[in-house]
Amino acid sequence: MDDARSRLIESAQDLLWERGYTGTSPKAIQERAGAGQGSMYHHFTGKSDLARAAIRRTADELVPRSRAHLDGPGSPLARIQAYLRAERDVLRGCRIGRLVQDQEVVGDPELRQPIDDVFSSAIARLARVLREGQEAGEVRADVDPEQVAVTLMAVIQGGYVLARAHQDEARFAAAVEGALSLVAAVRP
Amino acid sequence: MDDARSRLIESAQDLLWERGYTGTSPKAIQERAGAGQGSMYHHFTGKSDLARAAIRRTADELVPRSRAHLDGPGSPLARIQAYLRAERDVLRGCRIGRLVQDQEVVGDPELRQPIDDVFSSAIARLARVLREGQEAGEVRADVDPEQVAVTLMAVIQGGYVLARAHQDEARFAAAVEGALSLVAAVRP
DNA sequence: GTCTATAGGAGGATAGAC
DNA sequence: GTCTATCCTCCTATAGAC
Repeated sequence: MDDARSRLIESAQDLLWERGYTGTSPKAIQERAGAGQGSMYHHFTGKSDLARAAIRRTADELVPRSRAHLDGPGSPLARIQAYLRAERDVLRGCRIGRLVQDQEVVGDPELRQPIDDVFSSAIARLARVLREGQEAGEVRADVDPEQVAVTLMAVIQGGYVLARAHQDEARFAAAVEGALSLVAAVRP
Repeated sequence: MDDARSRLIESAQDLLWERGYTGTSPKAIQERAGAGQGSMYHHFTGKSDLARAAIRRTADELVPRSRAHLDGPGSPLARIQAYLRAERDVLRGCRIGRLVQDQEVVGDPELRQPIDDVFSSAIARLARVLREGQEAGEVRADVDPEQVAVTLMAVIQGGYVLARAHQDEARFAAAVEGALSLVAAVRP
């Protein structure tokens, strides 16, 4: 689709990623979309309504991505490695994680829910694969898979933060590699 | 000190924590500080100048906090546990980590530097304590302390993100406990 | 040092014509 | 569906009086 409504949503997705909710103005969205005021307020009741659509769309795009790595082929540990090492636009930050800083986003259940869903579904899948890995003897056996799944998701999100602070993707890579080294079963 | 200049900095610290750089207006800072326009523009050249002072002050307050736990008494592993489990205003987020989402902050070296320093100094101390822990047999020996130090810092920052997304401090705790379980040496 | 006045621009939205 | 006009508030800063 490349009608005005879709272009507005896409532009909102980009700008929310770049500047967050507070930093994104209706005007900027319209300009990037090549649409006018009237067009935007015809399709959406206002900024938050458009943001809802944009965040839902971004969430819908991200879930399959983690699914592709974690439910893909390969040994459990290999799938976890693939997910953590997947190519990311590290210095631009996480398009969904960055939004939880905005008061307006966290305060509006309709804006927050899709974000939480992305994390929760990835964590659930990570936990399952970790458990498989334990059964296969690839993953350290004496840890709680549910807990470690949250840890790994946090490493990714925190990796973004540290990389941006340091302005260096290597910080993200270090966080991830450190986590992977900890998850692997101890060599006998 | 409780002169206008200091009150302005304190108010800016609070608002930057709550709303980020973009979401914080000079006017709001002035109101919270009980100071007028003239006062603020007398002491600071503008918003970014005041933000620089506020961020530096916040950074100066946070560094000793990690130092207290990591350079404190106790076994290496106990110190790492103490740092990761330290009381935090989890749902309000990290007062320093939240700022790296702002384009204006990351783009201004004077704003970004103090933030990076907080992380880098904590990571360096974590690495040192991890190494001590390895020598003491408390910490898993087959991992790179420098890398794992970054991982642990990422867990903290990511823990904030996940907790805010889920609106539940337990997410932070799970991330931290998972990390601690991974760091500990495998029981023989 | 602090106050008030002033100012151009952006933010967010509504109204009615086409 | 989209355009233009209009509105009021907030943003950030400057100027000059006190």
